[in-house]
Amino acid sequence: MQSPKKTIPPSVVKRLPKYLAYVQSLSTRKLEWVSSNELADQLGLTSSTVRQDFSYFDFSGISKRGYEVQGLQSMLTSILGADTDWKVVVVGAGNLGHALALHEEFPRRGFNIVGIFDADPEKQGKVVGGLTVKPTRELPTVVGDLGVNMGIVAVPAGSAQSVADLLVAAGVKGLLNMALTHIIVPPSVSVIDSRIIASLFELSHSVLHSA
Amino acid sequence: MQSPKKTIPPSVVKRLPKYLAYVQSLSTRKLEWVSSNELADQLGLTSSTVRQDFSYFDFSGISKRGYEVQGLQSMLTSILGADTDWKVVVVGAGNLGHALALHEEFPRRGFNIVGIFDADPEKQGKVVGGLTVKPTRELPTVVGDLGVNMGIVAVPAGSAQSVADLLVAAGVKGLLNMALTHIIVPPSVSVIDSRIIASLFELSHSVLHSA
DNA sequence: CCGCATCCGTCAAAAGTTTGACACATACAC
DNA sequence: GTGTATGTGTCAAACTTTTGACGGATGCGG
Repeated sequence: MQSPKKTIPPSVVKRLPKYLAYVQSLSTRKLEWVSSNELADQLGLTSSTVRQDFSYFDFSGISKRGYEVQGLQSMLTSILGADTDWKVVVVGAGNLGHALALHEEFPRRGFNIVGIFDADPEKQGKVVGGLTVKPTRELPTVVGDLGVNMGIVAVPAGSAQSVADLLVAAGVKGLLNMALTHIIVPPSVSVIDSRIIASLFELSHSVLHSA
Repeated sequence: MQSPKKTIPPSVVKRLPKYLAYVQSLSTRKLEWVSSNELADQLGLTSSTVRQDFSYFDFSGISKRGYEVQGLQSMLTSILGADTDWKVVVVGAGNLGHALALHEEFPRRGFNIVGIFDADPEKQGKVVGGLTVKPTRELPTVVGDLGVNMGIVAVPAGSAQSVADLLVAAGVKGLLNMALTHIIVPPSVSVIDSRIIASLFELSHSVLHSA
């Protein structure tokens, strides 16, 4: 076991949610042990990668058995912050924002949508799964009052940066950017990009240039 | 200029959609030239990365001017297959599938949603943006008749693999996987994962372990 | 209790990705 | 023209990520 408190490299962090999801499914099926080999097969990795990944955190497997499912699950949960109750707002009540606000999986995983906003007066006042779409102007108040940690930017590219600025000014610490634009934030704030269109382009490239 | 016909590395392909989006915005603003420096600033990269990336395809800039916007745009468009008219089906008519089927940006970018399916009889028959939700059983026929190229898997993790199998058997060449499970396909088929939940976990990790 | 097969932890090599440096080219001012 | 500022293309070094190999632990069958 090497130094356990090293920071986990990005490439590894990206895989942790996959591990967590699979381990949770094992847990539901009441399985107690899992090997690096099984994980590798199921997640499309090599067992070497799995073991290497796990070496970054303070959790050991046992020869001839593998990793204890419960322990692994809580390790991953705590590293990812999946045991935290996050308060999230969605900005943009178009199709996508709408769907996100309704998505049952979010609250189930600890991401509670506590507000949805849109600049378009047409959309304001509409009720989406228990929440009323509010004007973007009210965002700072809501974020401040409820102690919101994260914002999901689901607006067209043109308004993404200004929405991001607004969220940051209001005190949000993480942004999920669904717009096809790069957004700039101070170093104390994290941004992750999640763009379906970009993935589709990647896919179309891959379909064109493959076997 | 090095060998232009080399295959483009994955890390580069992931950036191409960003370049394309930015270049399109320049194009709309009638700008004719763009430098690697501007691209780097706007997209959060280094100019070196930009130039290196562009060296993979057969397109040169000009000293003191930069890259010609129109030419760059068509280069990127053709590499990504953004000039192709793709036929796409969505499987899963939950919140997410629903939103995807309605999303105007897809057809605008060449990804035409030509069908939406769900196994749940409750959802079948409902009309979503001009399309009727059909039973998953009818998928093969539709894919065959319309010549569908891609499928978006927007079902719960438990059914993702079987849906993937169905799509592959029907002849689809690319899958966009929104489920938090790894799906296995023959090598002739491409899969790209796009999981909002995974991105949220990445974000929560990053919020917890940063400045 | 011994041998054997399995599976972990670690390390170092290999492969892939990003960055910095610099030669060379072009536009523009004078 | 000539000099200067700005920008490209390329290469090699630095860094990151993945892979393969191997020693050592553990459980199991006889």
